[in-house]
Amino acid sequence: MTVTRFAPSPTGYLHIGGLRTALFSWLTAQHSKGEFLLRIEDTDMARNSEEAKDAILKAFEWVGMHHDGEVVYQSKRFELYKQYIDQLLEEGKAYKCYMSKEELTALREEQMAKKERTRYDGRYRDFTGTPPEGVEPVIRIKAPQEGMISFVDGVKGEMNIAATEVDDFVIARADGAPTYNFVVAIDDALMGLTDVIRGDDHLYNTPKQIVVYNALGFKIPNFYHVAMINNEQGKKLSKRDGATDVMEYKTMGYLPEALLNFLVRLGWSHGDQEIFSLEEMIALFDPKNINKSSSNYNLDKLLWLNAHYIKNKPNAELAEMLKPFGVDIAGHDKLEMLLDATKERGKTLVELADQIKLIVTAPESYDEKAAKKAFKGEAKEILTDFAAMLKSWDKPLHLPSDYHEVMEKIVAEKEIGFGKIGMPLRVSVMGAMTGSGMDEIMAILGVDETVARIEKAIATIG
RNA sequence: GACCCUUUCAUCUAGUGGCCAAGGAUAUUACGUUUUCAACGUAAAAACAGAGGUUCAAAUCCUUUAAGGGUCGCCA
Repeated sequence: MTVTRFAPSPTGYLHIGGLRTALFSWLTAQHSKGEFLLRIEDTDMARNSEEAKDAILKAFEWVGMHHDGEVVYQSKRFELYKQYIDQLLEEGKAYKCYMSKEELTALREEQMAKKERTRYDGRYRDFTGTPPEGVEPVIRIKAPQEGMISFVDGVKGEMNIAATEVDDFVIARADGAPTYNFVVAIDDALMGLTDVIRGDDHLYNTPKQIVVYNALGFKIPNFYHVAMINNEQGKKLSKRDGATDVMEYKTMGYLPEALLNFLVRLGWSHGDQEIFSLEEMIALFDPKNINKSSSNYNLDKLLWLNAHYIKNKPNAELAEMLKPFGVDIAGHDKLEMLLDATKERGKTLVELADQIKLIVTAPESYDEKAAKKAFKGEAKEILTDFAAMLKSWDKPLHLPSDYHEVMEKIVAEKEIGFGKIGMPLRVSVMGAMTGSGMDEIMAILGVDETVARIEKAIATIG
């Protein structure tokens, strides 16, 4: 069975790049009806926070990516890691290193000066003498000293790293706490991971983790290293490039399905297809098709996708989703009409909410430019006649088409173009020159409200 | 500095030696539709990083240059 995971460290919110990596992992698991596990990497007690962990979980909930099983916390597994450290020590596969931090720094500076890659020199690897006073040792693992550490990366291809590039790295700090590369390898193995999909900033951790796998006799999983997402200029994505926190997309009025559709196409594709439902993603996704190159983040396409998903969202659901944006129309008797008239001109829920407010609330003032243009000439007279016509209309006025008949009548009677009535009417009712079709708007408001707004406007024309 | 990865329109991408004088999508521009704004429709413009090879044939294979990114912690 395929088992994948997402393993964030709880030091901040869930990043948009992290969500894509998680999505790829989640899709891989769903595709083969496997499991997607969640592990919190909180071995660095100083930097963890409970809030960060909750924020990450909340973001997953919002996008609807559910993990299988219990969340695994590394901080609760220290005993387990300790056992493996002792085992390696006993087997002579790891050793205590008494090098002080000062000595280490000095060594690095020396190597830098010689323009070498900095690495631990293995001075305590075969140490049998008496340890120096006052130094709490760290535990280092014995990495191979010659040959290649090779693995096949599902994205990058075959990787061969010279053993000399990997030093005897620390697996337990002086205070006994295990380090990242050590615990990751153990947890991935123990949790039964078959496919590890992660950011390619971890590419160089892989040979280190393979050293651990080998020392402990664990089976090595498949690795997929996904290239980073950069900003539009190709630089590392930072806060100034816009929203990086996943939850910000919620407050900006994006639909989770739009965000996921956007992210899945960053570094992955299926021919010319752009729109993917969750089901299609699951059916079609294969991590082997992940692109090697990094991609640049650009909001335009997300906006387009969001508009698409808003347009196709059932109105009842949309009404619920609009509540946090200050629009409560769930009980509105013309709900369907109202949303049908507005949902095509809102790229985000924020914009859609604005459109709805424009209709639902009577204008307090009229856009100056629009009023100047629309309320001139015979506009007052036309509006007066139109209001009268609405009041005395002898057929019921319910549908947009009913109101359209009234429009047609006044246009015919007065021998004017639609613009002569359309523009002043629009400004009277909406306060501005833009928005949905007048027929629909009047049908939503009803005769009384429409007439009231027209009469109020007439009064201001003077 | 060392090691590793990457490079097709402004952006996401298709492309696995001949179907490519490079396709799709977004964004842009024009036109159409319309009582306005959108939406929609049609069209235009827009790319194989550079240089050398290999081959009958190269975006695709090789070499090299350049640019960008990553890693070099008792962080994760």
